[in-house]
Amino acid sequence: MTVIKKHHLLRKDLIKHFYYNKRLTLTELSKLTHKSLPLITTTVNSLIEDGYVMEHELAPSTGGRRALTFLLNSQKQRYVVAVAVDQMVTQVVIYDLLNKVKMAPEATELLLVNEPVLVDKFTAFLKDYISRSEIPIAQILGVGIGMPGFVNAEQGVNHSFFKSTGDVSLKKYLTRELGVPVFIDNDSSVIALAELKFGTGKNLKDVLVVNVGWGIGLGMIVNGALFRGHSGYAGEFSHIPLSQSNKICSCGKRGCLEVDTSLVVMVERAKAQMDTGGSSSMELSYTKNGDLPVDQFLHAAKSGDPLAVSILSDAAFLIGKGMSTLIHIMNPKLIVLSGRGAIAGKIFMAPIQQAINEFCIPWLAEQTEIQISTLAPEAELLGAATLVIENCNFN
Amino acid sequence: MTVIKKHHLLRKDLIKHFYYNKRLTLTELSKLTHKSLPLITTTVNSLIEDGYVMEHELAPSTGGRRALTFLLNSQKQRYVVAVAVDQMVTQVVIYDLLNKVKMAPEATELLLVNEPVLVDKFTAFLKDYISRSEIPIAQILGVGIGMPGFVNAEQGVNHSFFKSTGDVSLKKYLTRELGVPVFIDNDSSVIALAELKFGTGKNLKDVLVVNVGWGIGLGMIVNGALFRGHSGYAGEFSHIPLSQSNKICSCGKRGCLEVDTSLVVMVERAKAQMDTGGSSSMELSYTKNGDLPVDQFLHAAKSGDPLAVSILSDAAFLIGKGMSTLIHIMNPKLIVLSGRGAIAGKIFMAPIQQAINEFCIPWLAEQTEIQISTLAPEAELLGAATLVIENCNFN
DNA sequence: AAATAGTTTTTAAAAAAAATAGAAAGTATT
DNA sequence: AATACTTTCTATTTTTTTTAAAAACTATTT
Repeated sequence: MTVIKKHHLLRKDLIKHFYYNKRLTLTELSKLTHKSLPLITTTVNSLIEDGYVMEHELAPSTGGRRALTFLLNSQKQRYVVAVAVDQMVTQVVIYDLLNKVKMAPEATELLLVNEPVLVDKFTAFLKDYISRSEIPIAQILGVGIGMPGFVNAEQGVNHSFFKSTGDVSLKKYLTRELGVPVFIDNDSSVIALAELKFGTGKNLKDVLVVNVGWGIGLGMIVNGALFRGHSGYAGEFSHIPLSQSNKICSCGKRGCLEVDTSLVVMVERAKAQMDTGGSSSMELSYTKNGDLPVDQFLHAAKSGDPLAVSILSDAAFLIGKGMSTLIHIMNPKLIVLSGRGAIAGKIFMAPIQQAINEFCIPWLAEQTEIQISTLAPEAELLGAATLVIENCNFN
Repeated sequence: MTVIKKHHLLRKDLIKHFYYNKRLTLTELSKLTHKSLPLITTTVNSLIEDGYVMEHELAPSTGGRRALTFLLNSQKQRYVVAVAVDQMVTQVVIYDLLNKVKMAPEATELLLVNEPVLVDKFTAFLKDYISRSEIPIAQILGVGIGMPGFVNAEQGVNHSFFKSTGDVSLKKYLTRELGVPVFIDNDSSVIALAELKFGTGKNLKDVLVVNVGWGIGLGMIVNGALFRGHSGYAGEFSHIPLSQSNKICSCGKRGCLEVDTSLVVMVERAKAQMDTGGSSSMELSYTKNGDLPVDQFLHAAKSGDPLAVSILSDAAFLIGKGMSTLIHIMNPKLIVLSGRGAIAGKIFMAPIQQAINEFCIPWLAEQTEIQISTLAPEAELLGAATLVIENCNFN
């Protein structure tokens, strides 16, 4: 039987604040949690007793008595397993509570197709990784997983992939198999969480995170928290009717943003143009390997390869058109461009800005900032870890 | 100097709950406010002492001891002035706390153009109406105003109209002139508030309200509260790039929803088609008066006039396309079609549904209900009154 | 360089609110 | 009619917040 400690909720809250802010004073914690100082004091003391928190040093002077700072105690060995799934590759890493890498990240090729073996392969990969880490199960707070598809985080199901778990939800199935609490969410939501807690969106209330990857995703932060809509599927950005193109999308409709802006499409186009004689710095590697990895395409664009830049600019313009819609409807403080595509960085900015100039009411456009993620390659793993911190019970 | 009573915030909260729910028991209030029963008991008693609340009767049995119900005391004469401004006409009414009409509604023609006299005329109209009501100023809790334009409710300014109030905000200016607290907000937001508190959206968390009027507006309810975006201008639905039409919108862009779906455009089209020989039940009145009032057009559509129905259906289809975008991004529980246009009722439904079938991922479309407002003609006035209740200080 | 005024944190005491337990009032069943 | 069961209402205890006071530190002035 699990014993629930006194002030259990507040304890969780305090640990979270330490996780996001590193070092904090009692006064800061009181303000962050909207709880009184005496209560904070006793609760922090109980956390110190349990080894979760330790006294650190005096805060720099602000004119009066210097406050004591506290931080999470790395001696208390607690870890989170973070998993980032995409259409082709699944990555995993183990962090400690200070977000230091405890076990080096590993990846496996795992094509997201709906066959029963997918779940088995996925589970086996995680089981093996965790067991090789040699971390005692009791020290693992949970496994956080970001994955594409229609994910309902609360119910713990993915309506698009990993469906073959019998009559239990994916979350329950994995929790049982791995022996640790598992939390799943949509990849874009998880990335948005990372941007909110550690990235450009830190401490902001209304932030939208556009995830450029195999598809185009959207993670929404509304009133300072992840927004999922009434049944959990908000942010289905990639299938809004926008493009004039006549190509049919995988969803069966025409005009979807995804058809013209996902990385898959961009790479396809780059290959097609090289096939028909377009010259590019990517040519050599392409003809040699017969394939063109996404990262190579993105780096080519970043270093100014005209072919890659042109393809990426076209996509970026459409993304900008989509962002215009978002700006009109949501009036966000900030839109962050994140996900794998963000590696190409600034190349995106000019065409996006151009589209916004064309499609946005200037008055509204002024109210929203657009930025490229600084977290980008790591964002999904970081967000997956955050998912655990947000939901696990510290013991 | 104003004396602030003990439990001032809780008292306000309780009065609001009574306003929205008519009769309530102590237990219900405790649950609604997340406050303890003893605290609720003493606070309700203080409200009874002040004459705001009265004991009513025993609630119907639920198996145990029957609870006492309480409700607002109509003896305590407190009133709200509700104002609904649109592009051409401004309406005003005075309600009591039970939303009974205290002074019959009146309207005046007031074209929204930006000239200094507009504010003067508007102020004079309200002053005159209020003074003729012969209600003592102290009994008026406030004036709530819903108006088109880029309204920042917090700052109390409208960036589109009523700008000539010198260096004070419109809200402050009117408060000073009328001698009672004034609260302003965007018309669509105010309608959404009405739908949330009294209409189809009652007790729901994620509701979008599409306001079909001179333009197309959007009021958003997110997490059970009005959502305004980070700087107050969320829901600028009518200027998202959607339509293929090449007509230039008043905002200077092409493809705006508003260009093809506002009531102005619909009426214009009806007139044009009659001019070129289209037959319609509206013909007689049109040729006689040389003009076609909106309401007549809407009623013609409602009663099946083919010309009106056809024009309205075309607009409704585009509105449905816009709603598809909203469904993808927001995943709302409910979309309410409200505003003046809602008078035409069911005529909208079929084309909207058709557009949703065409542009929405079926899986997502299933999660959102679409309904026609039942409050429609009164929604804006009711919402304007609600604005006062939400923000005023009961004294 | 010591004294003092001004900050801010921390601890202690008082006040307020919530949680708990018990009494009262009603319903349904035997 | 009596008993068992619900639910509301009231009183008591516990928890939490508010307020006040003390402690720790900085900066300025004499």
